Amino acid sequence: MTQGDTRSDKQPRTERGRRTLRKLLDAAAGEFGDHGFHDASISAITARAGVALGSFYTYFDSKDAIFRALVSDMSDAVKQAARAAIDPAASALEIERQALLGFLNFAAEHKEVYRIIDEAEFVDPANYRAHYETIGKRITERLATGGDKGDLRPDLGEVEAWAIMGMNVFLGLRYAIWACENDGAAEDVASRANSILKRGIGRV
Amino acid sequence: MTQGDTRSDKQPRTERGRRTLRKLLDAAAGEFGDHGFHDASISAITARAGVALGSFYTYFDSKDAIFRALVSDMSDAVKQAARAAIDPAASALEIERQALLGFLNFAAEHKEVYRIIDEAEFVDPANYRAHYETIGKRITERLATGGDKGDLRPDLGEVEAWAIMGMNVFLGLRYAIWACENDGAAEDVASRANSILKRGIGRV
Amino acid sequence: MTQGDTRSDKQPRTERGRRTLRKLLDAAAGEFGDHGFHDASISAITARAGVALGSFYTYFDSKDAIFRALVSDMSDAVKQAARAAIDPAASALEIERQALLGFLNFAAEHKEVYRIIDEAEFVDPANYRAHYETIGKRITERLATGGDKGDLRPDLGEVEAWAIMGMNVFLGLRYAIWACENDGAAEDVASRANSILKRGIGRV
Amino acid sequence: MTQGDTRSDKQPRTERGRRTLRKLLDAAAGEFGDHGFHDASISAITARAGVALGSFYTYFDSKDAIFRALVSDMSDAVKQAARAAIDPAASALEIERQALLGFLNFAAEHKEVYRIIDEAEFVDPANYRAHYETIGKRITERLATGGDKGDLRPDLGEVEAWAIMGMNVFLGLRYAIWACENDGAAEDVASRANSILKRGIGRV
DNA sequence: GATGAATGAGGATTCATTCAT
DNA sequence: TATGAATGAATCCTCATTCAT
Repeated sequence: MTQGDTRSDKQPRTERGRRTLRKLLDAAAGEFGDHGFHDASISAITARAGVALGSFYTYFDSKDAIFRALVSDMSDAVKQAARAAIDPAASALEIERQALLGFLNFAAEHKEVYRIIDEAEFVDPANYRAHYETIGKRITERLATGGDKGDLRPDLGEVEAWAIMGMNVFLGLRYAIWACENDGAAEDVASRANSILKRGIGRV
Repeated sequence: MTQGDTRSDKQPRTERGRRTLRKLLDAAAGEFGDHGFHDASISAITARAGVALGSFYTYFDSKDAIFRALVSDMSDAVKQAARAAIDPAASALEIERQALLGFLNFAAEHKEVYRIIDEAEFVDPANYRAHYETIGKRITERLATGGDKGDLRPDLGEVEAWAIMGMNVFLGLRYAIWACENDGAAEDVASRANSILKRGIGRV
Repeated sequence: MTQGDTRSDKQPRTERGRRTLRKLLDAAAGEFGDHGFHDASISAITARAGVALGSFYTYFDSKDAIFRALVSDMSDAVKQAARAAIDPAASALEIERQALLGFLNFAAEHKEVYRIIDEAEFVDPANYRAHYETIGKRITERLATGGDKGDLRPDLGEVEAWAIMGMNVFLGLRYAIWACENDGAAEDVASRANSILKRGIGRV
Repeated sequence: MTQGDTRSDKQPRTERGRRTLRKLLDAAAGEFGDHGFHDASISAITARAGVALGSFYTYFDSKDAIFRALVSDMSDAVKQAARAAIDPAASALEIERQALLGFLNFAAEHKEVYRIIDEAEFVDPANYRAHYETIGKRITERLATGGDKGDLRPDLGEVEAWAIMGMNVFLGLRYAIWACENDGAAEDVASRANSILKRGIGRV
């Protein structure tokens, strides 16, 4: 997790301070992920981080503030994971498949990220909305690029982007977060989803 | 909202009791919808319902209990809305279009339902999961039926069902809950989504 | 102490509630009087009142709120004590003597009142100012009445009223609150102060 | 404000140290004057002084300590202001008028001094009491001197001194600290108060 | 059934003070 | 001396739940 853009005015000025801040962010990710925002307590976070209770307020103004910082961080991390999974030279459909596969793998690895971003709908709605609108825009752009390249239909827009995003998020919920033994591999899930994009679901 | 099947163990025995119960459920839907589970208080619910604080516990064992009852109610309501929107005699693809359109219209009318079910992920995870698994199964069945009828590809399963469900939910979020002025009509959104199902997004 | 005009929206509706409210006010007067506003704690107040911590918030919104209520109460009590000590039929100078004597006796009996009102300068400045301005006006009126009756000079106004009020307050501080063994009786103090008003301090 | 006699045990040894100490005292006067003792924080004081938080404890043992140092300073300053306003060769009554006028002018110029000394009643009661007892003694002496000179009645003592002090303090509160547009000039206030001392308030 | 007062565990937050650099 | 991070006791306040009437 790298620190996001949303900075409080409480930047550490020493190396020691930077380490403490990082310990707090990591501990908070664990607590929020394990117990959710409301059942996580500052004292549990500081205990997990191994620092004194009061030290929390050296770096964050409130419980909300660290949650928001975390959502920003994780929102960035999700986007980077998707981007890192993509080969820009690939075809538009292949890019979508790679993006979904990257997301599935990332979600399986970082289940707490999924949970924290989801809970932002209630704790930090603005950031939650921004998260999905940003991703929605990015997919919209990819669709437009694919249309320009001739890979995709030329009339694709925001509606299609949100449809794809919803597909991806729910497949992540079902096959990464709630994964069970006899589920198919992430590759299979990504391929089947990609097949919808390629051919639809109508009879061949 | 009508009272669903998940009943607390505190059934009202008089007509007066039934009215109080109804007032509490409606008030709770409003409070949970407006403020979320944690920021809604029992006293706010009873105040909105116009009954005394203590009366709450005549009908529900706890704050969680009324939330769960509400989630059950609303889960049923969502499913009924989709079912009511469907013409069983239509083609499989048309049925999916109708289901999405029904959902979009329902969500726009009952935004608090969307919010409450979403928050169940954190407050009542079992119910949340059951809600989507039930819907997922129903869609899976529709896809199988469509395959049998020859309307759809014969190899569609749970993955495709969850992909469709995710599409629907996110289009509901974007175009019903977060609807803005210059968004297209629900019909347009449903048609574009249906077009993905019909043809995919590849070049014609 | 009777309850003042500054009412929160948390009026008790039962007799039991009225008793609890009274216990809290009395306990708060004791704690604020003994330890001052900042060193008094809600838990000490409720412990002294013999009620649970949470019960405090059934009747008051905050620590500030009960302090303000108390200041109002005590401000009223001080004014009533002065009024009760006065014989309206007496001469203007005699009335001033009686008012001071009444105040000295009241302050000696209720040292916590003196302290609480004084601390209001920092905790509830508006009420503090209102307290003294009200008393100042009342003295101004008495001086005007005395002037009309021919007992006093006709040119007395607010300045003289505040001068008299200051005299009284400081004599109360020195001879009621800080009283020590070999101080004269309250009657002597009141008489000597009255003598200033009657003749000034110039050589006879 | 100059540093008074009450020194903490932490004397600066360098010129730089002396400057830092001065900055802290000035900042503390501002913070305590603006927010009161309890709402002023060490970190606000050091921020205002432009020094690091930890530097505070190089010069003062505690928050109380700097407050006490300030009260001592200011108590001295008040007394010096009164003394400086007095012409010792004047008549006793004239001296009292000058003392009051000096105090009114000083209070108007240094409202924070008034507030800090007043709050000492709760934070540093010993110093508060000492402050007024010292002034009370000084006035008592002036009255005795006036009696000896034949300017004043020969039977004036502590009671009269405290009465005069109370007058002065309350006239300062009303016409210096709470001064408003249409109040008379300090000279008028001082003259009217002096007139009470000269003739009392009885009919001419 | 209805009422509303009483309860107290729980948690966020503050801030004076200490300490390592 | 100066710095600023670290500490943790202290306290206000919330609110789900219980209970007497």
